Amino acid sequence: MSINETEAPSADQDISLVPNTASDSAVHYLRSLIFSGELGPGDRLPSERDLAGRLGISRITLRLALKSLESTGYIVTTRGAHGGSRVNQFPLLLRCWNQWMALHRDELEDLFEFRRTVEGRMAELAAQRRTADELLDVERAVAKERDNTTRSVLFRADMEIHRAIARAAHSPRLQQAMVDVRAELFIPVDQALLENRQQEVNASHEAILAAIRDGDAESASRAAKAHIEKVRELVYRALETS
Amino acid sequence: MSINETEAPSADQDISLVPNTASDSAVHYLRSLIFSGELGPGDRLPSERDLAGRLGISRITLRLALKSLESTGYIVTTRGAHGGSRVNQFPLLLRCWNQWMALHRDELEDLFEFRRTVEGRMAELAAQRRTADELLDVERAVAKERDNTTRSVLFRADMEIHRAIARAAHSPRLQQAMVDVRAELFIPVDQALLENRQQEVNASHEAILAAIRDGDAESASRAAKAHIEKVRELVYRALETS
DNA sequence: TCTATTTGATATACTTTTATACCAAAGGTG
DNA sequence: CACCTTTGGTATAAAAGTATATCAAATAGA
Repeated sequence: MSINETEAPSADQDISLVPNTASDSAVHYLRSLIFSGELGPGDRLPSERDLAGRLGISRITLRLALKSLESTGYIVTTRGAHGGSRVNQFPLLLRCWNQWMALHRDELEDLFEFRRTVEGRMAELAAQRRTADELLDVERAVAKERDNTTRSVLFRADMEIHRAIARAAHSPRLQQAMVDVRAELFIPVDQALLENRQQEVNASHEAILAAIRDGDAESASRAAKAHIEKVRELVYRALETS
Repeated sequence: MSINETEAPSADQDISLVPNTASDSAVHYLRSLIFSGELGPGDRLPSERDLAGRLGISRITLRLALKSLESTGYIVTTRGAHGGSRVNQFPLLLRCWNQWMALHRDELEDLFEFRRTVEGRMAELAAQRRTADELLDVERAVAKERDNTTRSVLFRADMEIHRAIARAAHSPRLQQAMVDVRAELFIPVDQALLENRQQEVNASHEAILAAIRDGDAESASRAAKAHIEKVRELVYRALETS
């Protein structure tokens, strides 16, 4: 035989090959919408029939996912003409977050490493590539955060800021990477868990915004990384005291 | 009702919710092993029973995956005592690559953007964190590339270099991101498609190695990004002339 | 040739997903 | 109130995917 004999799959370890069932994927996707802020507390999901159609799965499969999300505490679902599934309010969402963190505490450092890399780079790209419209979106989101103090609004504003930056970066893959990692890190924690530090967080955002406005890629990157670093400290402090 | 009425799932667009069957996941995983160089041309895969066990799927499911890979041209499988599935040689692999690229040409720019970000950062981290052993792995891989000229060896050496760097970076998530993106970009193209540029590519690798050896994070990052940029140019040139 | 190994093929049972239809509840409107 | 629309809840049957086990066929080597 002319081909060489090298055995390749290095070790004898097992490989986890994401056992994604369709309903598990739906759970993961919907949770990412919630944890990333795309869906805020109180938001109403589309009707089961509608959502199933959009996700390309059957209504029954979607119901399995919704049931799982409901029993975990992410959403509550009611019947009737104006019923449907809605994202739970903060107390319950925070419980979900704590539960999630308990399972991922050992990955925290690496998660932050990844965020620092991805979001730093996106801020850099946003500074270079943002259009006038995209800059306006970032400004609007930061203004929203600056002017408001209710947790719910801050939750949403924080996410809008980072999503606006992601859009301005014009890099689908980095954006997706951010969404994925944020689905596991539940970023709004900075406001939700530590409200008294809100001003500090807002200052970080203002710095990033300023750099993006000026087209200063270098300092946008630096500001974004500093922001992640601050969030990281806050998260660890929150975990220590709980 | 006390909760607000905001509808959230923004547009009326459909969402693709990765329809991952287990066998599709296996195809994706095995292809990533091949395209990332973990499995080189001629390498023998573990037996079906063994591999199925490692992947945590049944043999039938794995066979569906292998059948798909075989008919696409990635592997060839033979029966008998020393049979099994083996990764195809270059001509066929290159055909697979071309086919793949045809489907992803519009994502190329973004893929390179992502690689620049991830691999630049990993080189930076590797320079800061590498142990003596890990540095040795990088050196060995670069030496292998320097001393050899057969395509098969170069293919493997290129991948070993980048995998060694990834390990030295101590960031599982960045490493995974690299593996994922490389599964779609088939990096060894720089040697396989443009053998006459090999020296140039090797010089890039030497530069990265030197920076990592010196613990110079800043220039490691710069060298890695320059390397990606070079590969990017080569890939585009290869695509134009084909 | 005999033996060990590995893929090829098949049968059976179980799980997940889909499809279709209909029922029940809530809320608004005349 | 009666009625209608919207929406979740349920039932039933079918299809697809997966797991497990067993046997046949091919190949290499002693």
